Amino acid sequence: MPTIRDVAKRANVGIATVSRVLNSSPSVSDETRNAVLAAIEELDFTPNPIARQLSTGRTSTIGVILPYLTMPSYVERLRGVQHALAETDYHMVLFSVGKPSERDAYIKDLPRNNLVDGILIISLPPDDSQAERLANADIPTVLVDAYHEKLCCILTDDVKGGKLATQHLIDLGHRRIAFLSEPLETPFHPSTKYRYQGYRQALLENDIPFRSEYVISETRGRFKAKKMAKKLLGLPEPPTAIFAGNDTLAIGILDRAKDLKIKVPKELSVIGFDGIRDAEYTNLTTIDQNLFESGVEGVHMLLKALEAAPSTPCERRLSLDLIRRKTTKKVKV
Amino acid sequence: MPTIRDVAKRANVGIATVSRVLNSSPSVSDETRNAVLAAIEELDFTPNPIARQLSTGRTSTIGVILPYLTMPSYVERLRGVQHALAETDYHMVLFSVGKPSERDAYIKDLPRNNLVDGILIISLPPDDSQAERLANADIPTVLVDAYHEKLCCILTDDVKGGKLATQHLIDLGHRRIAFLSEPLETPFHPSTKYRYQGYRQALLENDIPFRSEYVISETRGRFKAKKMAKKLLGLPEPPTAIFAGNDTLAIGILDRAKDLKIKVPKELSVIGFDGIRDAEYTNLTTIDQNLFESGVEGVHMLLKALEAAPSTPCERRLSLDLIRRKTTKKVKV
DNA sequence: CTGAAAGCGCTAACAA
DNA sequence: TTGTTAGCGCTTTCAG
Repeated sequence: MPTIRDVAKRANVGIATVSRVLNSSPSVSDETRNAVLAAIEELDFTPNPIARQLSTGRTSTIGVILPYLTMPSYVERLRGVQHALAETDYHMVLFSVGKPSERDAYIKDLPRNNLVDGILIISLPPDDSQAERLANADIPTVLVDAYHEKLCCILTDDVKGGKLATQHLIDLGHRRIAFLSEPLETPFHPSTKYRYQGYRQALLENDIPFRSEYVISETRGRFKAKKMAKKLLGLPEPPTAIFAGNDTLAIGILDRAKDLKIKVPKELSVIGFDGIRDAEYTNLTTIDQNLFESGVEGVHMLLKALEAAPSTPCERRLSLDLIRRKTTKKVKV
Repeated sequence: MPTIRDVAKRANVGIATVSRVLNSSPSVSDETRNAVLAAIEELDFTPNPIARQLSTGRTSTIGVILPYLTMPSYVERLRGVQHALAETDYHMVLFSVGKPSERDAYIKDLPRNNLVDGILIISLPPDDSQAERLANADIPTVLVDAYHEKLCCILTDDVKGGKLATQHLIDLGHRRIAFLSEPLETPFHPSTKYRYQGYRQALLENDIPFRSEYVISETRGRFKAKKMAKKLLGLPEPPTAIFAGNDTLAIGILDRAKDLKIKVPKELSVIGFDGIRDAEYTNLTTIDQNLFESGVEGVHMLLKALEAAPSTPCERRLSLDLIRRKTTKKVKV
């Protein structure tokens, strides 16, 4: 591999000059520049980014910490990140975390080891001490789909979303509204809990009594949702509408309803949450939280912070859109 | 940020000694080691990986080139890669390609710029000159789901898979078998074309005349598949079975069949290809090509090549498994 | 406009 | 077992 020195020799210039043309410095005469360019061409030279990194202290890399790609929502967010990053010179290093210890290790090490210029953390809220560390690190961090007062973040208001979904069902005349979700307490992201809170609030505000038998929250994945839906639907007084903690679960409910020959939305309304692609396919009414956009915005915010560290944590709230499709309907009186 | 020099000073040793304990060299006395360790602890020192990279020439990073994560199969492969990499010290840099020019740029630059120790290319077959370059580069490359004689690869035999799928339908007594797929000629991966070849071969071997009206191959995505299925199913003599080029399309066909009240598998058999998770959910009979495993194996092969460059391109064929579920059935005579 | 030289923080001979 | 020193390939003063 040729180095900058080989090029310099070949072009009969100093290595600083080669460096200058490499970095398109204006203070190089056209003649010299051309000579250098020619030498580069002839030698098929490519600058070594590692050496440059050591010298400048910048890596042109951003680190993305996110949960294993087991949920469509993570993938969709990542896609947004990648899309936004593609227009820049930054590379992206992926750190997937499967268990809390991995998350902690990444959050601890990444800011200190000069491997990346900036950090994007997706759907993994840091605790106070971690946030403190991140805030004081000399490389910027942006949280996507997670909140901490000390850090910049792209937010989704899950409580509001939960209310929105529930209110939609209420507006359609439903009173027997069930909530089916993943476990409320998770090692990672608490969004399910917030959505549940939104559900409770909406009931409260509409004077609809809460019924614990209408809540099942130990449901992971579509299959499990299908099973749990049976339980809900087999109740002596079954719900007329179900708010699912995410789209995947909602689709599981749809599956079960079909099996039981319960017509959706005629006999049962179902609303999801997320706005993943499958929701489109299945014509699922849902709360679209603009997943792709969250990734894009996260990158934009990080790039901004990279240019000039914000004096105070910035915050951007993504909109939540109720997408009415074919799985919710006015309840027959 | 403290450097190795600060640590050396603090511990009253030379920097080489610090380097030695950092790299757990055996030739350091326990006493010295402890002193150094203490200094490291006190200063909260972390070695700078970039400096190490420049010095050693190794980056502990592997580059993954793959198409935008638009298809579940890519995601599943990536998951396998990430899973296998998690057990190593390697990081992973993602290079997503959306158009051929990006692919070409990555394949051209990545091997030369010392950014990564090894390259994994997923579902993007290089052309001859690119393969030549890659083979001669001093960092190893492994192809996953793509073949080139000059390179190591993890392979799926799409022709065989196509035959397998078609033969399954034939074995069930079907004679009017349609093929619905994405475009046969794509800028990227030719797997669809091979599956189609398998389809043709199976027909041929079973003396079943080929009917061009049974082939639709311009279908991208589930929605489009739904539309195209209508065309197929509306034929004067509609097929009794459809082989879909991938699971997503198959699921689109299932959607349409439901709309048209065509009972699957009673009145129509549908088989997919890939073995994505949605195939499980929808009870789709399919050819499982072990996507996750392909990523895992790709990493293993790359790690092996990283230890000792293979003298000759290695090759591993992944098994293809017919998964009989609920969408194919013996044709009624 | 250009070149020499001093690092960036680490590893790896080579001596001691 | 340990320290000194010479790089790794680049950027960036600082003179000229």
